[in-house]
Amino acid sequence: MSTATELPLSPKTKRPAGHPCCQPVVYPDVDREQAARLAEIAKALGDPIRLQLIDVLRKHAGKVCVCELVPLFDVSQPTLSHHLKKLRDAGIVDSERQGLWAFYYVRPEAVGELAAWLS
Amino acid sequence: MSTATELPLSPKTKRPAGHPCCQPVVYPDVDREQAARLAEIAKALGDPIRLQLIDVLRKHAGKVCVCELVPLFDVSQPTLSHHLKKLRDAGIVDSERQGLWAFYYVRPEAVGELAAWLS
DNA sequence: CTATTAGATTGATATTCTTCTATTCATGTC
DNA sequence: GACATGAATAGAAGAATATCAATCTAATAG
Repeated sequence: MSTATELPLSPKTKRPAGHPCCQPVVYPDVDREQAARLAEIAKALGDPIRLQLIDVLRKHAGKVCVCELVPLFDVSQPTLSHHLKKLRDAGIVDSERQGLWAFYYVRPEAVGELAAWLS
Repeated sequence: MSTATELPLSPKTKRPAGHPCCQPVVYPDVDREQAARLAEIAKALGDPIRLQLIDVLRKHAGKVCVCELVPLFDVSQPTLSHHLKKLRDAGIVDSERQGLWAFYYVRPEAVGELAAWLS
């Protein structure tokens, strides 16, 4: 941030009175922690496949078997599994095992956090 | 997708009647294009700095000078410029030049797109 | 014209992400 | 027990990201 010449940097450019740069400063309303959490959720939704996954899971109120999700997308089973893990890590979905099958469902609170901030 | 043995894959595992995997298939409600657009917006919001930037810009209804934004974050000016560009590329903000200064403002439609889908 | 300033761009680096194949794990079936 | 199956994990390759220092551009001040 500091140059080699180390000026006192007082005068700077003269700004016209009433210039927005001279008006009271703006501050973020969400703190770093909240921002980090909200960004984590948004990031998890920031992939077309994951977004469609959430779309499917939300429309289908109950729990959906992974074996139904895999054929909906043009990616391999491990790749889809990876995406589901990302969503799980972000707290957006949770899963449940029943024998051989795994069922995923949306945790509405997480989606709600982001929705609340957006509105 | 296809193994070397190329089975007819008819029998598979016997699923109990009424098992979710045998129920009518679920489909995504948003098409690929919509999903790509929504994911693009979510991705742009998926960084703490960018999310806080949007927070500031939204709270401050008018246009905010970059010179006010830079000191709010612990990153260099080029880095912040990069984040602003990402938001601009995603259509979430737009900017306007006034002499030496650049002013950024939120495009509510873009944020609204995602908010609408989330609710 | 020269110096300064606000902001954008370039180029480099380290990290993270997406995707695949191959494998493992757990649970079924025979 | 031997084999099959659904899902998760490991490992690797390539693309994309975040960040910074340095530079460039356009506008203003003197």
